[in-house]
Amino acid sequence: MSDPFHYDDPLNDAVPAVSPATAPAAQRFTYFDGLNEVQREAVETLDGPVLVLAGAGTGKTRVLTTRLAHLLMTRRASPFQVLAVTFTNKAAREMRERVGALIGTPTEGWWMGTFHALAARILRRHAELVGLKGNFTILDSDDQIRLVKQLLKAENIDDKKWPARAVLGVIERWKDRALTPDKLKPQDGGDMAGGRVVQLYRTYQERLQSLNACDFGDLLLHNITLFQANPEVLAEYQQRFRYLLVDEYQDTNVAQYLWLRLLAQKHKNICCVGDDDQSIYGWRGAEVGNILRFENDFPGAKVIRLEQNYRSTGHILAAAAGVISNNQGRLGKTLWTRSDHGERVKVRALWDGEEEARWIGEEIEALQRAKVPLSQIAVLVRAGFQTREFEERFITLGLPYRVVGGPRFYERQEIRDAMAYLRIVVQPDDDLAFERIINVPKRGVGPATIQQLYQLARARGIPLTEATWQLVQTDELKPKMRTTLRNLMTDFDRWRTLGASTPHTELAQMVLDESGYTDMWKVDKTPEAPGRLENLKELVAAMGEFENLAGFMEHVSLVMDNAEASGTEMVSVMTLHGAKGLEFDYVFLPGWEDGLFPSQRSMDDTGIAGLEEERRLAYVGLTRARRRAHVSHAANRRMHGSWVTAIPSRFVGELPEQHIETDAAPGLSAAPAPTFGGAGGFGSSFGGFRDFGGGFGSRPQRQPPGPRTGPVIEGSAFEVAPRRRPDQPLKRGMRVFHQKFGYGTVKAVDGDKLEIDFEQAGTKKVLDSFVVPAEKAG
DNA sequence: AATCCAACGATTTTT
DNA sequence: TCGTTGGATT
Repeated sequence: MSDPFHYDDPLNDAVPAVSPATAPAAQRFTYFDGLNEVQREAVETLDGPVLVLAGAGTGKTRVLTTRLAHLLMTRRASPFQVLAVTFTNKAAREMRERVGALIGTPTEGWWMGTFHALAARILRRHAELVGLKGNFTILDSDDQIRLVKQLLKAENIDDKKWPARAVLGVIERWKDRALTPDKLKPQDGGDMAGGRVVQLYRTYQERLQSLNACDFGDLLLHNITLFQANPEVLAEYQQRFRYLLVDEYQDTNVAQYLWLRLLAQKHKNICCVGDDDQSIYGWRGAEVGNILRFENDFPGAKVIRLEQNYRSTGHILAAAAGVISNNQGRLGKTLWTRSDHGERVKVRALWDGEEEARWIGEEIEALQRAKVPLSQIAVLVRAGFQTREFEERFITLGLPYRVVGGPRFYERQEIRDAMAYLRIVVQPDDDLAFERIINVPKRGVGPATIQQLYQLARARGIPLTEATWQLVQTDELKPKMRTTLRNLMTDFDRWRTLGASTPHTELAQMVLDESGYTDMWKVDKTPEAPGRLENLKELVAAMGEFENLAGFMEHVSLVMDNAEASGTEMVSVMTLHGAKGLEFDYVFLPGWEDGLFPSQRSMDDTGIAGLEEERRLAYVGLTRARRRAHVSHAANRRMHGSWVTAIPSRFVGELPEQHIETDAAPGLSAAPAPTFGGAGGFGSSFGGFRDFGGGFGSRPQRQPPGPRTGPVIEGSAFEVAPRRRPDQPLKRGMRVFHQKFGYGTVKAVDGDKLEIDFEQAGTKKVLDSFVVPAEKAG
């Protein structure tokens, strides 16, 4: 099998990847057109350390890609001598596409990608030097949890009191900070897991080693170890990477920072782009300190501030600036714009979450009537559970919407199962994969049998596959079980042998079919089963894009993400975190209530730092909007089943008065939110929410509206948006589409209620306004 | 070994 | 409120 990770680029290549013909002197710098002075400076300052502080909407991506193009066009470096790092695959893909378009050459084999993908590429070449084999497995989060659970059990630690998730979290944060077990003192784990977390961390690493596996943190960590222990390897890469380009620098963790610093040491041409005000990933190890300290870390660094905003109106920028100015320790930037003031940021008080969803639905319908494309509208929430309210409302209205950021393709159960089968074929020692599928589909192999296999594997220090082979030779197992396992092992052997001569897509299909995995879902009657089969088909199809199984598996562990949106116009509903880097004409920011946003948990966990990160989140949210932003807060909210009263978020009070327009639903006052006296003004005991005995689940009643001055039609504010009338009456036998349940056939009509046989979801009773005739669903 | 119910608990998420 | 998880049941 050829090594998919080896690229034929000579180490000292002076080979220009860009032919001179594509860059004649006369039109050489056309890509500078339309850049402003500062952007141009950021593009042209090629040598030495550079920090580009790029505020929201200041053309960051453009600068980054143009800079890279410029670097290549001026022949400062060949594409193989530039390391361009991003945080997400999406950003990497975008950079690749845009640079490719600017230069007009293919970008294969260039060192352009995520930290993890690039680190994996390096590590595969030198795996032996850190005690791994070049074909090491990259674990997914399920594997990690399973492993930690095993360790807890082995150590006799109560996994109720110390959940595997939490323990793993601690280990990962250590890894983020490049702390290997030997750098920790036993007491560094506090009393967690009975004070034995450091020990657990050590055994966790030992287990990974023996499994020939890595978790995501290890990719970086092993690189650092590799470089530190093997100066000649480090020197090779230092020599190679004449220029480094880093995106979203405010999101880097300590390990990533160390990695960059090691690589940049020789040529010192490192350009980091980021925005300290948009650092929102501290909770998963990102160190804002990295960006704040840049000038110290890289002496002689040039700092360039991109402050001209091309995205939002003046009012929106001023409102965002007002909020973020409450944070301490910023590098400081002032965004300005040439565009109009535009409309003020709308702030609306509502009675409860339901009313909030109803109101936002109405506003969106108004925009829709004004011919605003739905793709230009977004609802940005603090936490995932908030999307539900909007989903329900939008379904009622028949408003096309899309919840961005659900489970990713490769995280789905069926994909992980399928991958586990393939992992065992490729690498029989992969115990975690083995455990995952040994009884999937059900083969009657229960905990007792697995325990037996485990004991043997442990005692002899062999992988589970080997232990299984040995055990089926004996009479230890019941005959039935013995046959089952022997057949399975023979199958794996056969697939492995065939792998040499069979195209990998065919092999994969064979594995899935012959193992009974495909049948398992065919027989399954739950509504999601057909979808899962579809996904499996997609998985096999996606494989075709790769030369071999190994290349594909690397792709799945590191790269594979959500299929892009279909072309239909939809409102986007997503978390504030998910919205970073995106922009919309109209943005709705619901749930600005203390305790929800800023989240109580953030503040409890990390105090002022947590509050400031929440504030940056508010800043990110506001600056997503091009034309108009709506902030809203409800007086009552249902949380975990009980009703609580809420007070407006302190961030509402931080919005500068002259840039907002407040408004309240009838029966509520639009009184300004309380101010909290600066950044630190919260008490730890302060909760924002008051639970009023939600135990009996009664919904708080709105106060009767106060005296009115004009004629008011009672209840008009509560009027549910008019139901969309079906354009044609729905009749029995008609094929219809429902946004949540999919396609189905009308079985019975009872007034506005329909009984529908859904193809996937079974028979349901729904209201007629929730469905459309199938041919109209597009 | 598989299925069924009660108890629990509940941000943000990429790779 | 709702989904997940682990213990009890068959």
